[in-house]
Amino acid sequence: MRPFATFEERLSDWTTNAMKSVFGLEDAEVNLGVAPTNNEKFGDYQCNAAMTLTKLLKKAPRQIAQEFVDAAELPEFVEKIEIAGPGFINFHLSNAALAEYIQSLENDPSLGTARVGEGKTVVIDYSGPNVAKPMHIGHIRSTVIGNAIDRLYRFLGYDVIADNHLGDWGTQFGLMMIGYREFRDEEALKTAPVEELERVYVASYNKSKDDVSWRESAKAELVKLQQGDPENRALWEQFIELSIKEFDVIYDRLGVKFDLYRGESFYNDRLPKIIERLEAKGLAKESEGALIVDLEEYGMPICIVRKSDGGYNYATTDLATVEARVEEFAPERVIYVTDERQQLHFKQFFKTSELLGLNANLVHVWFGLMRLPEATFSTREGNVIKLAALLDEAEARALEMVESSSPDMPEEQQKDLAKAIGIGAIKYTDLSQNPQSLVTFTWEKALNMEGNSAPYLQYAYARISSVHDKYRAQYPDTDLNECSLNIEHEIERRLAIKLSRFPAAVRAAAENYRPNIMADYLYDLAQIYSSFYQNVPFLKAPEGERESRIRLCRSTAATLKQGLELLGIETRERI
RNA sequence: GCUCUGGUAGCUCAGCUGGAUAGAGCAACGGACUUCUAAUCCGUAGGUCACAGGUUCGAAUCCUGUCCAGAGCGCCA
Repeated sequence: MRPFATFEERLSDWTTNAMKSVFGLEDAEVNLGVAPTNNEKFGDYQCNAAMTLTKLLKKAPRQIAQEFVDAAELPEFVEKIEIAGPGFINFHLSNAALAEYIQSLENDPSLGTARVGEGKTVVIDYSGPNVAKPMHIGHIRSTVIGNAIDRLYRFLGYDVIADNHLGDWGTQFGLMMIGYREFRDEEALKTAPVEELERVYVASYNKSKDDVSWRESAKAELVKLQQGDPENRALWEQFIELSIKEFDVIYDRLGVKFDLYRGESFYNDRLPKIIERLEAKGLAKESEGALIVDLEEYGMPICIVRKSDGGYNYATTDLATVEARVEEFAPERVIYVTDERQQLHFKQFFKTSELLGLNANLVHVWFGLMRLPEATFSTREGNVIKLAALLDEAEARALEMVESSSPDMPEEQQKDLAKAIGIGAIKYTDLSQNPQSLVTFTWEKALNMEGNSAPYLQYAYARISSVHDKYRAQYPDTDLNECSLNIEHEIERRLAIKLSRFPAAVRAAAENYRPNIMADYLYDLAQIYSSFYQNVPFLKAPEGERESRIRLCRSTAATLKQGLELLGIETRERI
């Protein structure tokens, strides 16, 4: 159970109520709560209400602050209150309250985080690679960011349904079918099936460019597939099976698990009905032979829901998917994680969904496209880097480091460690920056293992584990839970304050769909810990102080481990 | 042309729902391994937060315009 509300929550409640009663503000729509200070010398939390209330109360900010301080009775966890600058009200928490809070977290698996999602379902749609194409480095962001959001929401108590909306339907399958029959290499199909399928597709596509009859037969095969021709259907199913099998290898390496693999094709049967609903609502109309939804009055271009050849497209499938998800899961929200190019599409389809009355809270989380330093990469340019190759390289580089720094470690353990470090480094690179910024891929950056990187965090964790184990070996009979946790040294205080802010980091990361908030938090925490580690003794400290510090270390380890887990990054006790 | 993003230290990036002196990492320079794991720590140096206006007690953060870069804009997904 969560033992306490966080200090920020308690203090905000307190200042809000106290402000209201001191100044008789009942329904004032101003923020009267507190925020963390950005500099320790200003205390731990600050309230800026005195400045914002100047107009309303027609008094000088410092006067407001002074009146407030004079009238209010401090909560017991606040040691000191000060007025500073133009009218900031700064709060210093008492060390005793801080110590008590940290101790209470030791029995709380959620580390003080409120389970705000309890009883709510959220569908997260991410990764979504295309069948018959190998995953390349462009797929890593949706997968890794989507998975972190998935983990964050689960941690908040939401019932998460992670759905991998595979691109398993579309015009490319006509070319695939005939290409497969003509160009396939059985040997290659056995060793690297999806790569071979892609090669087949590219060959078929190239041939279609100046071969009319090839194009015609591709179209005919597609129609056969769509009409349920058993032979084409079986082939198509085989493509999907092979692809999923290979994707799963990657997902397994990345520690990503989906609850559902429902490709676009899953919703095929619903498409005609969606069109009917659109027509019944008077939303769809004919234009140049196609059926469209006119979104001009919402400032958007038209949205095609049925092509002039009678086929359906992306928007239609997405509407049907929402309809199905609402019926089956009644989600509180549906989160889509894709790259930036699809922003307009999602805006259009969200609006159409709303007009249609599908009654779903839809969120598009988009991230910047990954580029190479020279150019955008693309299959046609032939400059793609396969995801599997990236992961291999990461593990290989990590293994080199492990071998040189821990030559005595058994080989199996070295490999296991290299996997955790290599994959962690890759993930962290993506998760530690704002998803919406442009990303230029460089090996150096992707595999960074120093400074602000996953290995830095993993290293901090391993050092704590090591200290803790040494403590246990030296003092096997001491029950740490019987020893008091005291906060005395300044660095201990900084660490404790940081630990107490874990729940805020989780909430902010989840609510803003920004795992980098969590990554930032963990990096800060690890930095404070590293400084702590380097500057004060633990095992050599006098009794009492020693036990207290070990307990603080233990809490730090628990927080680091949990936080990294929320990012999908593994920890090891030894590095 | 229209729409959406971004522009912060030499490089890569945080910070952006307005708060006090703009932060990290890398690179550079100087220090710390007989001591709990140096993948670390301590320090020095590095900035017109693209530019110009505006809003306000207060702007890197909000608004407008300009410049630069990326993406999207009817039958791909």
